[in-house]
Amino acid sequence: MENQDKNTLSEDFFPKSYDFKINEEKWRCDWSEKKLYEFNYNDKKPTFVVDTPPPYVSADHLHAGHIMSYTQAEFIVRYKRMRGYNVFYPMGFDDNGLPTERFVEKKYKIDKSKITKSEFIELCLKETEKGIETYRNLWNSLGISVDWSKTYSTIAPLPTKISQWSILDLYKKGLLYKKELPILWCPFCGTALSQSDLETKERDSKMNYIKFNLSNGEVGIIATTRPEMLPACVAVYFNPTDERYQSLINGEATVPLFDFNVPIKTSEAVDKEKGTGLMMVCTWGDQEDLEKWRLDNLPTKNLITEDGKITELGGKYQGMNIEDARKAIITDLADMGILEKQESIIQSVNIHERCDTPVEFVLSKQWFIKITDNKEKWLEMGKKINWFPAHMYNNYEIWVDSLKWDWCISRQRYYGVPFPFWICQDCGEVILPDEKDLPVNPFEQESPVSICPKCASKNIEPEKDVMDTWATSSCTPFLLREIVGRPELFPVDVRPNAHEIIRTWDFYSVVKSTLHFDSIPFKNLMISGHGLDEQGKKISKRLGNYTPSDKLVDEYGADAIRYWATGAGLGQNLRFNPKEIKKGKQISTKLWNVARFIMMYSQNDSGIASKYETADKWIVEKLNETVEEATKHFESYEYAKAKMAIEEFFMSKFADYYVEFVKYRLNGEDLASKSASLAVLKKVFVNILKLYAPIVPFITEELYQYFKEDKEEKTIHTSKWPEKIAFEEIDISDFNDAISAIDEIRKYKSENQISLGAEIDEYKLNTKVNLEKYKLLIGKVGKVNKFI
RNA sequence: GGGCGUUUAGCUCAGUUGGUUAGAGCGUUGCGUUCACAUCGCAGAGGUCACAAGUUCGAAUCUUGUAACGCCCACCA
Repeated sequence: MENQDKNTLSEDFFPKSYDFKINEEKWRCDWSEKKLYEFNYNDKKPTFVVDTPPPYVSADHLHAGHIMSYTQAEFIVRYKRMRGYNVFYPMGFDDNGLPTERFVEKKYKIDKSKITKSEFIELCLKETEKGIETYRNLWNSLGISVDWSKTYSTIAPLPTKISQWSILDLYKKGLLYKKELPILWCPFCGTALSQSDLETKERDSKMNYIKFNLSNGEVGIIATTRPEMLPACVAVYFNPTDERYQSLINGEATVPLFDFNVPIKTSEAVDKEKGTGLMMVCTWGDQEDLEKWRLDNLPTKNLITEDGKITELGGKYQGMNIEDARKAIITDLADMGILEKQESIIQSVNIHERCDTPVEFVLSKQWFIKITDNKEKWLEMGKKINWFPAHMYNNYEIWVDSLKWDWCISRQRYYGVPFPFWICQDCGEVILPDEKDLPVNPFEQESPVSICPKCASKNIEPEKDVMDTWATSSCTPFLLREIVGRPELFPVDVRPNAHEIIRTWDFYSVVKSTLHFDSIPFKNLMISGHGLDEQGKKISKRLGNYTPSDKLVDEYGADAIRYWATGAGLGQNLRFNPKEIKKGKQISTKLWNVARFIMMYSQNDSGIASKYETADKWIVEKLNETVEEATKHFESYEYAKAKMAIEEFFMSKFADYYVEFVKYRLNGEDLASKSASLAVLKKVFVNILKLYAPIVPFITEELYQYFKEDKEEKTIHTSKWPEKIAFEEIDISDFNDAISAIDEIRKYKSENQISLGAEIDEYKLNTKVNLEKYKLLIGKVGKVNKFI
């Protein structure tokens, strides 16, 4: 009976299997009660500030990709916390601006003409609340160690104040200006856009060859994909070296269908080989039109309204939308014999990323931040940041090089941070609030002055535009310190985000921190890849190729999913793979069973640990190597490599070998040796738990309670990160020979269909090994009675 | 058109500064369950390291070129 007691654990003390649902919930509550992740104001430890992306609350479609990128960053946060940093890890929500509006419009199928501004804003606020709740629940269930007491949303008073302060500061520094320019415009959303709001999309289109009557009496053919722009034609160009058209110098062309004359000009930029060598310039069909218009002071013809309709300039086509006008004009040109021919082409067009509508250029007065004059500075600042992985800097550099326009930050929308300005309607004077009065809402508050200081007009109105979403979110690096009132927490330590927002969030953050403080916004930038579906396609709401996150957590548990997220190196895309998630559960099970094994024998440990052996020294050495390696990898944000090192040690060295190596001692009569092996088992295992804790925080916390050395310690997650363990001097230089010998015996048994548990009377080893030294170990582990 | 990344076992991926017979997991095949673990253990089979040329005593690793895939940018008269 006594023997049986020894190897039995009561179900109450240590259950036979680990129930992730019960335990994960238990620890979630416990961590929350202990306020484990709250920023500690009084702590003298070095700080570690994480500027995590404030997601759009419109994400009612959270999937494995979101889980992946946030957990990957969180591995590092947990590691840093165990390294003793006073971590500040607040979560924000980007709840203002176009993304939220678009989400609400789609969800409620809103007709913008039939809803008041305040009703609309109310709906946005409501969805914002819901979205925050969804995220919060998911992040909590995943064990993301965010300090929820410091949550911010970009439209709340403090972030609004910081955003408005930023605008005010830039204005005072002369870096913010308002100007009427042909600007990137979304006719569907009815707002100005910036370059970073664009995506390119390929579509089938037609190249139309149109006959123009020329002043030399000939007929010229001009190729265009946009014949609807004809009424806005302001000039025709050819290359000055193009011999075909020399007689047209200083001539004129007659625009067909609309029958007006435009000057013919020359430009080196015209490619003789393209189309017919004749190019029409309209205001404004594309980038080239804009260039010519700017360089040659061409007149402006406004053809497109802010909601994407043809203006009165279009004559009979007035009021049509762009696509319809194009079709109608092509039909009319063909009917009149003016259309020489049509060719099918694949055209790539710039579309607005939020609604896929092709963008137009519309003349409009907008607010801009100066960025195009300063490219060298942006590159210089970008280089000061540590990029993980380093090659992601290339994306940043290419983006900076490609900048064409200053950053347009005003949006003709409702739900966003208002500009802190009032405008004199008579002279255009911009009236600023006092900084100490921020935040202000010019729609609800009176202008600080009732009479324009410049022209004495009383006609003062609030600036009606709101800020672009990136104009507010780019302030987070200097917003975070305001949340805790700690000015020194800038620049922040790490910003983790996916690569598609390098050109927006990251770039604009660099711009703002540079312009305000001549500082980088963050010291380290950790760029994650995308979540892919099982076929390797990007997970997206549109494709619907994902399982909702909450279902994943429910089915597999947080630890298992977090484990899956370690599967791709930094910046690499990661395929969703249920098998990999199951692997995560396997690791949990293995940790649990090893723990059970150790606890069983620990129940009647004599405590007189001495008689350490070679195997003990060996496993401690291997642990030390693993600690060093895992630490190195975590330091460089290589959680995937850290995991591999930890797993190799735990599975292959500890569970497969060491545990087997000590069984005979645990079951033997030598209490000192038994106790020694138990001490090593526990010591090594508690360190394994710590190494795994950043990745699988729940199971490690549960098991830590059994194995922690300091019984006062509340949680593994603020316990000390493993360090090298000093151990007795034992010569183990030939230990690998012993392992090889054991492998040989295992293989022999397997090949001869002998149970591994079966004893062999005699065996002749082929492996060269110091049998004098290792006979006991090899014999006991291999269950061989005698070596011959 | 320019840039970056990827290409290693049926699948998903490791492979450090070039160095013996290229590794893991999954899958597959065989064997094995009273004695921590069947959500298991052990063993085996399986690779011209995308292709070509070069450097070298030696190349998955370095150089050059080619191809496929992915992403970013530009061009789109």
